[in-house]
Amino acid sequence: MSTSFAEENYLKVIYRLSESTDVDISTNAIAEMTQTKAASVTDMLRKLSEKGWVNYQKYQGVRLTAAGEKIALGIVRKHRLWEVFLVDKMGFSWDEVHEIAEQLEHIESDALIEKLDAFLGFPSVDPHGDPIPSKDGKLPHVSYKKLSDLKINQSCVFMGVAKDATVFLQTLDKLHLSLGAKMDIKELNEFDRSMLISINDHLPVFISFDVAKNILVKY
Amino acid sequence: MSTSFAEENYLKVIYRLSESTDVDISTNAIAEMTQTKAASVTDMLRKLSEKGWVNYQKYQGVRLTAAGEKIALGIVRKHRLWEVFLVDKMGFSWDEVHEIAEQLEHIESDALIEKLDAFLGFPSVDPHGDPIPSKDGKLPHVSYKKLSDLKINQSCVFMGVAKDATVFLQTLDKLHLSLGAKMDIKELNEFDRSMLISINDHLPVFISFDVAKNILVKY
DNA sequence: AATATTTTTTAGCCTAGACTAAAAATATTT
DNA sequence: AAATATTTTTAGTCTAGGCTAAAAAATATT
Repeated sequence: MSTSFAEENYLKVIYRLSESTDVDISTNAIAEMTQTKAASVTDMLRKLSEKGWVNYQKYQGVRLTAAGEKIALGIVRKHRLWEVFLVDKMGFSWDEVHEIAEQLEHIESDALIEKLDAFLGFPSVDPHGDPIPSKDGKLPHVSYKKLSDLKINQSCVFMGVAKDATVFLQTLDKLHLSLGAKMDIKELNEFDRSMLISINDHLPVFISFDVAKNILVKY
Repeated sequence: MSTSFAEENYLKVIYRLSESTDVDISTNAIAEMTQTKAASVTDMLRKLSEKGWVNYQKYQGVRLTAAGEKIALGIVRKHRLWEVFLVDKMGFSWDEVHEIAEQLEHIESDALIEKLDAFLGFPSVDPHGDPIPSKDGKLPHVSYKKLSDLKINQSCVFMGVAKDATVFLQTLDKLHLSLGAKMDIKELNEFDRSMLISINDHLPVFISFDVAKNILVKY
């Protein structure tokens, strides 16, 4: 069964929302992500449910079926591979690629995406540190910590971001913070939960809680 | 003013049809190319006309305005650049790329297409020998001859194809005929207008009129 | 010149995917 | 537990872009 542009977007959004929670996804949450109205979402959920891609009970929220998740993972795979292409080959910076990848992710050609994967050297993560699903829909389960959860004097490595809004990514650029950077927590202000961090052993810089909670690290 | 997927396709098709004739393009010709019905085409022509992209008089056929041609050239530019990408970088053969490029040509990002152009080394023709419009909509006017118009003992160079149907391109592959090949006309059969041609000084091969009239050459 | 054929347009209908406004269900306060 | 607020669904509309069938115009044939 083939999927329309709109259906693919809904499945992808439901997948993205499900990543960060175990509870069913609400109509409103989807409406906000897709920039539509709740009534439109309800219509689409009924349709996706009829096609067997989501489990949907009126008023109870929605979650992907195995079939739906497979489709969603395919879209996410394409999105992330195209992002690698845009950054590594086209020379875009990581804050410029999301919108373009939103379009490219709907290009329909299995042959193309496999060739692209090879051309890029079979990358395992996209430019924001998000893992790239394999061809058969397996996703290496990475579980990074939020920078904001660490304690003073801890050391860690910058592995990804929890949000890819342009302004957020540009903030990180200003701090010269890029994937793989070493970070040492020098100071922690209890009042506003801001931090002083030394990046790659340079002079410490100030990082607000709002920024820190969207920075994913391992240690 | 922004253009929908469908509008872009119509403008591109009208452009392609206009390339090979000076007369206005008929509703039926467009319907055949877009795989739709004449009634649907009429609707769309009225819409394109209102937007100022075509000159359209009921029953009299249609032609692009300067504004419409500019949009069409933009789509053609993207289509042909993506075809170069698919062949040169992804390793597709020239008969596999048309359908994928039909999708990629609608990706909307000026920055991307300029970066892609540079990445490909600013190619002037696509894998079928068709010229690539420049960023500002200039198209190097190439005027090649059809192989079928040549005389016996003439020599020429294979520069492009007048049709990019998969089966046709695969036929050329079987003859080991690729862009830039030298061709010598050894025999001409008046009855069915077929030819015997030596390609790059190899043993002569048989070429039917149907094939020869779609092969573009210079001499 | 009249008739027949082909092409194009009109009129009316359909589906996908959005919307608004009102109704119904669920959740939260008091 | 009742009242209020919030969320979600229903009902009815709208637009883009298709479709069919019938009408009208253009073209071809006798």
